[in-house]
Amino acid sequence: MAQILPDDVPDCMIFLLAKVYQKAHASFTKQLIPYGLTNMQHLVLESLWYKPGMTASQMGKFLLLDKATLSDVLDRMAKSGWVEKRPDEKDRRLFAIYTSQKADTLKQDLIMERRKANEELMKGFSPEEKILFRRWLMDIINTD
Amino acid sequence: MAQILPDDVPDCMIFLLAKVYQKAHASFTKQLIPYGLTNMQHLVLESLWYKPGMTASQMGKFLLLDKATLSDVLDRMAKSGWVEKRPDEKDRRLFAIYTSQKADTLKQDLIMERRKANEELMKGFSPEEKILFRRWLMDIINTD
DNA sequence: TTTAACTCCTTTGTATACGAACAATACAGG
DNA sequence: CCTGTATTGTTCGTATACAAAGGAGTTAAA
Repeated sequence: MAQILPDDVPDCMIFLLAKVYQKAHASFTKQLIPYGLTNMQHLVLESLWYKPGMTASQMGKFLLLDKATLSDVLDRMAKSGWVEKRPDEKDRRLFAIYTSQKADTLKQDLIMERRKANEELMKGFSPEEKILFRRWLMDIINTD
Repeated sequence: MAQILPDDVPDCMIFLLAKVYQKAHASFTKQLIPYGLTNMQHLVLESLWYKPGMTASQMGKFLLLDKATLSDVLDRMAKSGWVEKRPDEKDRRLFAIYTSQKADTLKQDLIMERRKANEELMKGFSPEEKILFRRWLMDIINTD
């Protein structure tokens, strides 16, 4: 995991952001191996604990993810028993998505793993720096 | 491109970093469509203008990318005429990679597009904030 | 009420990403 | 010189990502 940038780093924020995300993603992915979950699957579970019964479309808006991406992810998660897709009785286009019991049993552990991953990632930052960094990230996302 | 985070953002830096990168990546990708290049292919070209004749292995270390990823990318770029793979005479395992004339002709334009993308992404930041933000990103990448 | 427009989810196609296994090659120690 | 080990690039398998198109279902407008 020890990524070392060359001395002459490309002067490109897009590249740096890619590498920061790459590092965070890789680290959390490894943390989740014992659970048999991917980063994305963990994200889906947390979103469902926060808002149970979302449709794929709602989840896409909540997590800013393409519906095609989510379709695959949810399909795999349904097959591997992490979520359940219940058809809506009124509108037959919709599926309400719920976490499985298997997922709920691990809820506290999985939330704790995320906390740990975040602390690890930001361990060099003071509390004030963390807040400012977080706000900057949100500013970039919400600009325009 | 107008990504709007829900009011109740998940409290997860990994998620925020993913979304910031997603936005930067999507925006630059659109900028490059007229050239018929992807973000990754643009990155490869810039790395080669900086260090011509790198092998795939060296480029992987420079850009922090898996050799399997680069193998595919370079293969596509060779087929579409952006780069050229010249076999090393001394060590037959190696290929020195060079930009094509077609790429070199567009060099100034392509570098300008990156500059524009970076300015656009960071337009809400003061010069001092840009420097600090950049340093924080590099700190995260190099920590551990 | 019938059709046009819209929405939801899936499928297809392309491009990353990366671990793991592989074949070809190079090199080091004996 | 020869064999064990390391390196390079490719291939395979899996998982994102997303645009575009398609099929089924719903709603709104005439």
